[in-house]
Amino acid sequence: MKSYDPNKIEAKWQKKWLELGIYKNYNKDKKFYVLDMFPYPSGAGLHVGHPRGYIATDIISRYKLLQGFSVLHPIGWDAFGLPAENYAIKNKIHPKIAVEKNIITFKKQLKKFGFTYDWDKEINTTDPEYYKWTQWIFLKMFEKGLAYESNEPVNWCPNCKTVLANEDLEKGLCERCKTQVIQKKMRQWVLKMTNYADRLLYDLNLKELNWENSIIEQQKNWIGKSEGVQFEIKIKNSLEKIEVYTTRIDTVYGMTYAVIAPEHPIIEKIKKGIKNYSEVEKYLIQAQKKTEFERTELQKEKTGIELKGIKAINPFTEKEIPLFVADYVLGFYGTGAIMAVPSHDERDFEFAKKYNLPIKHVILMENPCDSENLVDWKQELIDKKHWWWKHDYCYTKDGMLFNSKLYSHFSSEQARDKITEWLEKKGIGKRKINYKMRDWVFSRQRYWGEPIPIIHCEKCEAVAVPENQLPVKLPEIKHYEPTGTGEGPLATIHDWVNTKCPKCNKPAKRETNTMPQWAGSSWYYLRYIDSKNNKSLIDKKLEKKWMPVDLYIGGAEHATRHLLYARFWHKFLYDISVVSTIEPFKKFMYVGLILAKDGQKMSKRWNNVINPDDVINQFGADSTRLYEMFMGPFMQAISWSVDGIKGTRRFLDRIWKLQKNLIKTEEKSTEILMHKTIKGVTEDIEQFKFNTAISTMMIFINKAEKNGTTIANYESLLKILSPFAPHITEEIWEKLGHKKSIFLSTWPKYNVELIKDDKINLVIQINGKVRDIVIVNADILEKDAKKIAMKSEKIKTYITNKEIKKTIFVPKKLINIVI
RNA sequence: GGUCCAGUGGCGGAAUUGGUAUACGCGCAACACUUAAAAUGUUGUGUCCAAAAGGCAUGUGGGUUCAACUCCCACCUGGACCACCA
Repeated sequence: MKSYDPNKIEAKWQKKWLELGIYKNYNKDKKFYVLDMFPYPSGAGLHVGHPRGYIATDIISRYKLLQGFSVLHPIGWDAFGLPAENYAIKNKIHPKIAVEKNIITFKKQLKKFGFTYDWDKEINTTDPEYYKWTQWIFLKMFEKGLAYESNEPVNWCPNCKTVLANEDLEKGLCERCKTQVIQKKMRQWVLKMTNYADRLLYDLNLKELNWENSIIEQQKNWIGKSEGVQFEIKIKNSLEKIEVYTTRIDTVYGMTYAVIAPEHPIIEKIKKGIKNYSEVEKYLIQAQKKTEFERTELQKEKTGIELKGIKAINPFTEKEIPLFVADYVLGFYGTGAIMAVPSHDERDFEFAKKYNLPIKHVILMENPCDSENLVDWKQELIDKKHWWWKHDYCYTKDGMLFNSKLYSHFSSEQARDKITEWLEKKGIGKRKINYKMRDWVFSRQRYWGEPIPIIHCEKCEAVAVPENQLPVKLPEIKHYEPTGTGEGPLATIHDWVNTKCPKCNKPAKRETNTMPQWAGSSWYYLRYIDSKNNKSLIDKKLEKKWMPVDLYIGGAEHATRHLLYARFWHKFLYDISVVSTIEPFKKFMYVGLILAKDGQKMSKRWNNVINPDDVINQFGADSTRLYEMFMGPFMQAISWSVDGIKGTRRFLDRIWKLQKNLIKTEEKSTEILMHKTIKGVTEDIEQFKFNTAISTMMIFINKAEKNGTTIANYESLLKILSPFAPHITEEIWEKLGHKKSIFLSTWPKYNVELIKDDKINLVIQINGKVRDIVIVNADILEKDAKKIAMKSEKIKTYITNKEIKKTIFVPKKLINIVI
């Protein structure tokens, strides 16, 4: 027998599988759609971390295939966007050429793993035939009023020279280049994602949605629903009023001042009444210059300025309170104005301390109604039990109201209801729901993206490009560097920009901004299903057949961006009847990062990148696949180690050698172990516990190597190993005389009767400590177990002359004697 | 600062409706094979003790229990996400 030579057999089977197309049986009764987050073909190529998720989906694909499913397992390229463009600029290659080159590298690398991808379904977001439909979705949104032009201040990255969405920021820095982002008023396209906020939140609770909890929590936090009250505060001697938003209306009697954001429009209206306007103006200019990062830096002291000569009226007490402008109030959230309650809000507290503003307590830490001295409540009890209330102390939790006129004695919860009712009755306030999530800023002033299919006409304003003119192709261009003017580089191509208005036929200009990187990936899972369709986005029958995606695997870092955007688009497509499911991804699993040996992220910068090609050349694809799954729990980040992979290679060597150790009749225990192994591996795959699935098979080979095993068991072993190590198992399968691929066979079943243990190790404990272990029948009764325990020599030494208080018997497990 | 998750041998890790802690792999040591090495195989490998018997060990300190890696409380350390969202 020749020794195991992975390089030879892997190339052979990769070629054969492609020729035979064994994965492409799409007509079975049961379907399974398994999806990888498609890669971004960067210039660096793949490192060993990328394939971890792909290996898992490949294991699931082959496993489902063996269980008789039609499996859709596609791959494609998410190739628009800043990294590709920056790489191209740096290396002075056109992004299109760079992307094409990178895709070739990526493909070559991926193919070495022997994945089940159906390459006929390959897609590329930069292909006009693909982005035609990305543009089409945008136009549908435009048609429904969900895509609109806005002039609000937006995040501008001075380095990338483009606007960014909220989701593209990392602590106020540009997620790509870590430059501080500034706020800039610019015309831009925005998608009304907030219209879907409630559904995006609510549907996360669907039973059918089987997502990792931490991802669901992250999305919920990002959407950030808060239920509160919005009410108006009058300005003294003026018809103007400001609307404030609060979730703690129960603390309203503690309001000692009010604050508006620097960008609040009322400042302009009451300008004349502000006595210190020149100083206020200075502050406004200063605040505007601050980056969002500085503004939200928590450690930074709060700043603000009082609008002298202006007084606000607390509608509850009718008392005058000062009004401040301060940039700790955010213009974009709620109403851009707040009631300030320093006694029960930490930010207001900090501000009040700095500017010496009164602090009035209205919430008690605990409910004195619970105490017996209900009658004596009021001052005495407060003084005694709640010494803090006169002092500088900020209590932010719910409690019981006092100092709140007729609402005193109420709990925070009751008070919120009652006070809101009062506001509603008076017509000066109402319940209001706010979200942290903002609308999606959708235009980029860059070249390498889908052109936004809009034509600007002086008379007709923004007009949709007619559907039959899609795609609006991205024109060839000499200089694709960003301009920094707010227009995209496309603005320089006059032939392209100047066109006619589709409505009135007069001269008009094309939109020169492009779509963000996340556009193409927001619906790509649909295109795989019907990748060649040029009449519609997707055929209805095919959509019904394959959707939803049964399993989606990718990085956890996409929890609040890609996954949110894709769900948003999917719900829109549902509303316009393009898709039939309300959620796109039934199950989502995230894959843990593979770190370099030093515990850092793999990056060219640290010079610690491991290229999978090298690993495969040395150990083979099967060993590499096996090791990436064996190294630790799937969702956990883990460091790469060369030593570990030696172990999985040895394991495959032993699988190979077992061919010559096949026997006619084997010990019963080997057969039983085989069935236990099948059970273990099946259950572990279902639960994504690939590491223990592999160790289960290792346990079997340890025994089979010693005692020998039958060909029937060996074939079962090959089958359950085949999703993990497809090449070696296929090769041995062929050597054993099979004419058809192992992946056209069926997943082995285990015999439930056989794996029932009739003998067990009964643990005998004294006071919970293991003192002896005896082999007994599995169905042993308590009284018999006790007898056996008492007979044990080891136990005797412990119980002689001791009183036995009680014994605890756990069937099939142990007996514990308490003395 | 908030939320969530984690902490087990020399290393990666296994075990949770509470019931034999350290499976499996790596590494290490001894032996076999070899002129030798690599590869392979066999045996051993938590810690204390020369060994046995036994004691002690799942970040730290408490608690619940016949029994705690698993549940509860407090703390320490590390990671992820969010971060003035009223």
